Order: sequence, then structure tokens, then C-alpha cells
Amino acid sequence: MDDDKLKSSQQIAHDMLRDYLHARRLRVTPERCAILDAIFDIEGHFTIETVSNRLEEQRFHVSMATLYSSLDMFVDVGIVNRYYFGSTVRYERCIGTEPHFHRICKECGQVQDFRNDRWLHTMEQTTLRGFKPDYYQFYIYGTCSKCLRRKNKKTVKK
Amino acid sequence: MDDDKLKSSQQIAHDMLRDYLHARRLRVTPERCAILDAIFDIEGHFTIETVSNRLEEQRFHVSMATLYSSLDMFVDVGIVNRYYFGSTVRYERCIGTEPHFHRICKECGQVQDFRNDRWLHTMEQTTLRGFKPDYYQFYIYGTCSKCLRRKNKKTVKK
DNA sequence: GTCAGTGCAAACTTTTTGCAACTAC
DNA sequence: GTAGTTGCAAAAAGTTTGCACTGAC
Repeated sequence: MDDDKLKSSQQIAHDMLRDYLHARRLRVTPERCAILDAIFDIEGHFTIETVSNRLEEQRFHVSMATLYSSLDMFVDVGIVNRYYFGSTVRYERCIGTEPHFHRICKECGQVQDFRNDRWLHTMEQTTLRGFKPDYYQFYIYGTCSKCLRRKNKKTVKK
Repeated sequence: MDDDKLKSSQQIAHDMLRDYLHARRLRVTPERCAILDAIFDIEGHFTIETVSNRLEEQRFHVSMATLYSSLDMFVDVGIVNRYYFGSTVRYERCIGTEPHFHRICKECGQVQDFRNDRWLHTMEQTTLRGFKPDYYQFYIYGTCSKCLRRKNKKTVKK
């Protein structure tokens, strides 16, 4: 994504947050704004720790309690998605990003995004009785090409 | 599933485990067998705690360390799947069960299984370059019918 | 001025690790 | 007998909570 697009989606996210807060008589605090900006500084998936580190680099200290509550809120606002593809929770910005899926290497833990139009199409056509869907998550677990090569080099033990 | 089918898939799982262990010169211990049997006593998803409780009921004490290492192994053998649809890790037997997906209610946390042939078909036709897939996981997050009704009764706050 | 928001530290939950004793082979 | 396995307890990792102080409105 180019810089202009990133900037405008960042603006959209700030507007969404502001509207959300106003509607609930909650407050626009420097911490919430800084966390939101930090998120737009990060490419791809991140954990709470990633955000914390990024903010510390900028000499803007925010407590873990605030980080957790803010990320919860951002999920509710619809600015980030929360993922669970490992023991630690991960997040990803969903404003200004294309819909995509994830493939996870069981060997090295690496997560790659991938797009697949057939999947998107199938998703759109899915209807569910007695359930109001908000969002979909699709994961493929397996072995990435790097780990495959590494394993093939070794004598086949398994 | 009827009892005969359950029993035969339990036998298959025991055979898989035994072969896995023998191939690696690892040992068939009473703990591993008991854990495996406990898993076949459980219907649907479970956590490590569920397994522990089930074993305690049967007066068969197994330490958490052993439970964690055994479940890791069973995932590797291909007897159970590991799921992450919330902050705690869940498992599900995958021997003697039909392939299916999960929908998760964001309100009450309930997880429902569902089958969808269109999805299965799409999965089977998916090919991936540079990645060897082992298994797929597909989640739909949203609101279940019970929680929808409950929310509609209240004055709409959000 | 009020009450939501924050930082801090303690508590809690889940999972991992180190080590001595045990046991499957 | 040997080396893999177990239980226990301590430690680690991730997340939540309580409370006094602060600051957005």
C-alpha cells in the first residue's frame, strides 16, 4: 500500500474511534491516539508486546493495562481483528487492508498472508441459519517451503 | 456415532500411537494409553483441564506436564486437532469424526460445529505453491441465535 | 468539578522447565 | 541396565484486576 492510502485509512480509523468514543461519552485520550498511530506504523500482524515496544521506541510509555483495554476497544470499533493462531493472541489492522487468509508453518511458526478469490467467493455465498456472522477466519496449518527444504536435508526420521 | 464405530476408531488411534512410538523407539506407557482412552470418552471439544478432570474421576492421576506433552504428541500423531478459538487452547479428536468447521459466538463464547459441503469442496480444490498443508481451520465469529434474541430484548445501546 | 482513564503492582491462569525418582524395554 | 518418562514444584508467560491518582470534558 502506498503512503497516501495508508494515511487516509489512518484518518478513517481515527474518525471511527472518535465517533465510537463520543457516542458512548468516553474520552479521547493521548494514550488511545498514540496506540492507534502505533498500529498504523506496524506492517502485518502484531501482538500487544509489539505495540508496547513500538511506543517505547517513541518514548511514549503506556501501561499494559491500558494497552489491553485499548486493543479490546479497537476490536469492538472494527479497526483491528483479533487472531488466535498460537498461544499468544495476535492482532491485525483491518482498515486499509485487503481481505485475506493465513497459512501457518507448524515448524517455524511463521504466518503468511494469502489471497484466494475462490475462497472469498465461497465465503460471500455462505448463508447461515440462526447465526449472524461478523467475520470469518481461515487458517491453513502446514509446513512452509523453507522448513520443507530443511527437513528433507536431514535423514527422514518421522 | 454409534458405539461400534467409536470403539473401532479408538482402536485405530491406539494402533497409530503404538506405531508412532515404536518407529521412534519411544515407550508405550500406562499414562499415554489412559490419556488416549480419556479423550475417546469426551464428546466434542475439550481442554487439557477437561482431560485431567476426566482422568481424576477415574482415579487415574496424571501430572499436567505429562498431559501437555502427551497432547502435543497426539497432535503430531494426527489423533487430535489443536484449536485456538479463544485465549485457551482447545483440542478435538479427529479420528472417527467428520470434517467440519466452527462458528463461535462472540457474546457467550459458545462453539458450534457445522458442516458445509461447498466449503469442503473448495478446500479440496485448493492448491498452494510453496506450502505443504496438513489441515485447515475455518472459523466464523458472530452472534448465536440465543444471544441475538437476548440483545434484541434490551434497548439498543451499541 | 466530575467521572472516565491511567499506571502500577499484585494476582491469576495457563503453560513450560528442571530434576530426582521411576519403569518400559 | 539404560534411557525415556513421570510427578512435583518452581518459573515463565500472558492477561486481568484493584486502587489511588490524574486529566478530558
